Amino acid sequence: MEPSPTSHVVLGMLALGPKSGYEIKALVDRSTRFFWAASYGQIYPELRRLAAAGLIEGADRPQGGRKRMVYELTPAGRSTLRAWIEEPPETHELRDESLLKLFFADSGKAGARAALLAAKEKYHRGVAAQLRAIEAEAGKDPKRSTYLVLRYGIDFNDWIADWCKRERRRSG
Amino acid sequence: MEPSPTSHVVLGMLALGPKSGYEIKALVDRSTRFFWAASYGQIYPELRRLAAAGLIEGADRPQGGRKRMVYELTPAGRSTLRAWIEEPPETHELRDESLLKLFFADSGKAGARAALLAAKEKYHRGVAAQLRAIEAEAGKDPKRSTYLVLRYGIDFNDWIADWCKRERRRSG
DNA sequence: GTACTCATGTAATATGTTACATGATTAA
DNA sequence: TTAATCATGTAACATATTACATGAGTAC
Repeated sequence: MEPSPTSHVVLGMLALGPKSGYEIKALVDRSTRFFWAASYGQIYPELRRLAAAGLIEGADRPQGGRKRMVYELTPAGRSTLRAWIEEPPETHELRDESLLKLFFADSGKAGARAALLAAKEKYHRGVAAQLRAIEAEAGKDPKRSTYLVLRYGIDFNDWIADWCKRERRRSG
Repeated sequence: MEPSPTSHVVLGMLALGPKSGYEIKALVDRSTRFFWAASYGQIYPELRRLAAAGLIEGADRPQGGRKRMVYELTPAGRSTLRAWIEEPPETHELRDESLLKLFFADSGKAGARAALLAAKEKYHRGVAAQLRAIEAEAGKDPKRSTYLVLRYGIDFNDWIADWCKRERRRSG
């Protein structure tokens, strides 16, 4: 079983502590979602595959009469995660549809470029605000890599919004 | 036929002038690839679909004895492209595996974070250099949106590399 | 009693990558 | 003559989204 990026998201989340599929999804949605999303349709089948491969182990942990499966890393899972983190040749894949539109903006009507820059600026301001809210709620923890990436998200989105503003002024 | 982002890549490239599938792929590889890639396995079937939908038209333009199909936009294709560019609700999807690794770096060994920051810095310096080479070759054309996005790519990759350097110094 | 959250899962569909197959032209 | 480039395409596989289905617990 070749682990995919999604495998590593699940493994990584479980390295932060035992979790149910539902909890993993909730955590993804307020953290890695901004640069790597995962849906239920990926998470639940992935949990089964990882369990079958011996990288995680599940146990019934019902809450009241509500059934619930909580998974945790096995030693094999932990070393698979570590190996992935330490692997040098990684794929830096990037996708941003707003840049695609901007790239082709000259094929749109007169104000298209300015409108796209304005929309992108607004969007990234919004994401930065969301991330700041998460930061305020979760607290600053400069030692943690998770916080480092949160900080990256804030700085990154601020920078993009500022860039859009600057270019909008410059070129209209 | 619902157009996908890939449809729009093809449509957008043809808006810059008639092209063969091979030429579209070559152009994508030195432009949108940095934020939106497309493979032959997408481009050729997509050309057929777009032609069937009446958004583009193909014509035989062999070079010597080498067969070759050149496509161009129909009026319907042009307006589909315009509509997409002007649509306000766009998906700002982003994926960056290097951030995923960084996010989980505390689950790796001691120097993992610094190593990941260094690798990311190096990677983005490299992309910035590649983009500057494209800029030098293609020339600066501040009026074109394609150039604006190239400029964005350079600034963006420089910024990320600088951010990594700064954080590497700060936190080790 | 109704809406929301917790919780798990699947099926259909869409999308994308990789490897392979083929063959002509061009430059060294 | 050999390698690179131009050129088109498909099949197998991998990945991901969306919608649907189910049902218990909790807060109003």
